[in-house]
Amino acid sequence: MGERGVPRAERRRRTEEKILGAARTLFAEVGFERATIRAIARAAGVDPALVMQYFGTKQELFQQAARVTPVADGELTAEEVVEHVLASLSVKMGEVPQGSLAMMRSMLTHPEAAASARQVLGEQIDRLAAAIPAEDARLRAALLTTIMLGVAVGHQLLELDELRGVSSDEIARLLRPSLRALTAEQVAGDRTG
Amino acid sequence: MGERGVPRAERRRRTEEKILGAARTLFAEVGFERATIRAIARAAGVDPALVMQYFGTKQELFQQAARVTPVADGELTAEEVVEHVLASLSVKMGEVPQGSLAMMRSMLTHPEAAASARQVLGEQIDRLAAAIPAEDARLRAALLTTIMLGVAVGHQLLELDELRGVSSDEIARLLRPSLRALTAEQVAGDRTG
DNA sequence: GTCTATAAGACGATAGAC
DNA sequence: GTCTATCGTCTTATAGAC
Repeated sequence: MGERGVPRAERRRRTEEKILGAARTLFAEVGFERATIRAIARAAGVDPALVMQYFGTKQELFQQAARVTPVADGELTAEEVVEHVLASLSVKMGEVPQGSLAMMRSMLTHPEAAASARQVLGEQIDRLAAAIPAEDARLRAALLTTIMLGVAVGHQLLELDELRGVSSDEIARLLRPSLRALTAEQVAGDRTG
Repeated sequence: MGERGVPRAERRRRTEEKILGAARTLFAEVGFERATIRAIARAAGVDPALVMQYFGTKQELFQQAARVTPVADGELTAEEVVEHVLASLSVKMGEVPQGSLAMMRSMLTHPEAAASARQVLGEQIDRLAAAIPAEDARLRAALLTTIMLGVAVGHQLLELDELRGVSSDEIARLLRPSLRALTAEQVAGDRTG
């Protein structure tokens, strides 16, 4: 076709990227087990054997496709934590990185994806805990993280009717007080009983 | 063995229950695709062909194993909703029905499980929305539901370190203000900007 | 009624032609 | 470098022996 003059290394890179894109899409849509090498190759418009040639094994292809880019950030105050978590929701709601979706889709059934999810979530918990002024900061950070995970699962993967077409801003607005309740310092003597 | 005198219908029922128990356990542990008929039969101590003889297809076995028993309840006030949701968490944290776990484990990768999950979650959203005095009650109910889903996933399925060994009471205590924030009537003029 | 044997097909992965 | 052909292994499901 019109690909003359393109260096081989560049062509190879483009083909790899095309395969990775198809892999991300399919892993995100149906998960690790149901996304077959054959279907990924078909979606990418290449030969199935080429996929194996490039990536070795299906697991390695998954690792590269579902690689999640961690958002490094410095130290935050408790209030900034809430806004930061909500912003990450906005990212998740709008243009979700398909690699993250691929990992989330497979995390309950594919052991490697589960391990990867535990690591990513654990890192987020660490960052949040560092900014929460409470003795049980890690537990609170874990609940914050699972809350956002649940909302993302319900919206992006299960596609619940009630969350379809709702703007991330509105969800953020409704969720903000709930998140603040978890990051705010507890008043002594709050217990009833 | 010592089973003489037991009517055939009764023996059949016991074998079915043994198979269903093994199916629930395996579906909950590894999900629909990775839980094979062979492994389920092995765990139940029966022949794989017997499982097919009794249940017809793997999908039908899954449907019976992952059937979730809906907790019917009457009308509640907004405050009762919070306690009710938290109580369902206690149920989920302590002795979780394995059928529910089986459905949750497979809901992201098995289409039938996803449909079942949408229905169960939708029914809970309906019940909660009826008790929330707000215009956007359904959206708030959906967020409440996904929050609990996320906590259950993080604790029961991903087994996050930070949630291991934490009593459901403590989680409920930390989560209560967050849930109240979603069910409480919003003060007019709360918007900033 | 229960199990043996096998059908029928999909999969990941590999070897070798071009 | 890319594709054809196929291997070996797994699966669900079925047919028939006992």
